[in-house]
Amino acid sequence: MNKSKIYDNILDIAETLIQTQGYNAFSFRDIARTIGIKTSSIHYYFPTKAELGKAVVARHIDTLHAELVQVLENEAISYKKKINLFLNSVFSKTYASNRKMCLGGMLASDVLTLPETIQFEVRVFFNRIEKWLEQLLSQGKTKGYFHFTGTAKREAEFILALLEGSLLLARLFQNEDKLKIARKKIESHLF
Amino acid sequence: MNKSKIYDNILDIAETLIQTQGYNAFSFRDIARTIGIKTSSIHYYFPTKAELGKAVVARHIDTLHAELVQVLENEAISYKKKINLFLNSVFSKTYASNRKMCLGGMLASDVLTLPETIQFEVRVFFNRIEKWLEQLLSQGKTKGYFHFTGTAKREAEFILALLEGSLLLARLFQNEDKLKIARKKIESHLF
DNA sequence: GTCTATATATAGATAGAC
DNA sequence: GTCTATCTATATATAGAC
Repeated sequence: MNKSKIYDNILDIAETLIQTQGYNAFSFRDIARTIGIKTSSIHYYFPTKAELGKAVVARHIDTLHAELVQVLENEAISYKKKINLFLNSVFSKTYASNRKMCLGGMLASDVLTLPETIQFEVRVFFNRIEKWLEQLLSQGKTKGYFHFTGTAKREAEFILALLEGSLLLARLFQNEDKLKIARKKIESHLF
Repeated sequence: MNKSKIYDNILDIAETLIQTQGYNAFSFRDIARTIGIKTSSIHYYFPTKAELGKAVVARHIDTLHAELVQVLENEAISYKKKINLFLNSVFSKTYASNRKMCLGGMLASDVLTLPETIQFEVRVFFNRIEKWLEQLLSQGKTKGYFHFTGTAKREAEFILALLEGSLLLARLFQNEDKLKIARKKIESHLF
């Protein structure tokens, strides 16, 4: 059911804060100030920071995954286009807006300081994406659209790692060219 | 001159804490407790956290850079070996010990919350490494040892991004295989 | 150079009035 | 459901005794 507008609002702001500043740098205060409520009101919706964090990642996974599954299943979309849609989701969409890092990548760097429940979700995040990508690569290779060497799993791992690193450095230098370079490298690997 | 044993000790511990937990998750208290002194004693050596952080990165850059320059200039080392030594410095050495992330990579993810002086140092860190790598790749290509397409600069950017992403994910999943995959990818690009 | 004591700000969290 | 008030812990930082 509808979990109220404020509930979603809190999640939205928390998500943005994690993507820009990281888990340890954001506070209930930041969120409260932005919405115009008190921190105790946030505790009404999310008893602890750990639960808020977990909810942010869980929602993010669901949204992204639903999006990706639709792309994979749509036979009207070419394989080249599918890869491009994927890169857009994880890439330009996050970075282009306000120097956001990938949510999973940000939390991966905070991993040793995260509550275990959130650590778990972060791994789910990457497992899901990797699995999806592996499937796409595998299918595309069988059908003759992709031409990489090695397993689809390895290729998926490679692409994900390159993606995360490129986002990190593009953001640091505020240089979108670094994203383009990664994109081209990935494409030159597959086509 | 010798800046005293405690001075270095503080830097060592701060460096490790940043590489494992990030800039915002470490405190003077953590360091004080580890060494067995009071936080006010740390302020004697480093008036502010920003100055401590800056000193950590500056020292790290100097050490790593000196190491890399020696490798580049030593004509007794093959180009293949030079690349391997580089990957060892930035890679296995950091990760293998206690799930450390690359210092620069960790601070890159914290970048929007860092004091400007540290932001600046982080960019110096990557500029230095990239420049060094670009030189190595360029020389090696001219001499016929490397066979990549495109500019040495682009190739250096690619390698660095892949490196950072691989470290991040290898650490998250405590899976060193992810480092090996990146290594092989890089080698297959160059040889 | 290291300590105690303290200042000030902020964190996450809870109780209970409205 | 949102507030005020409060708790406890922790953060960075400074003053000044020893």
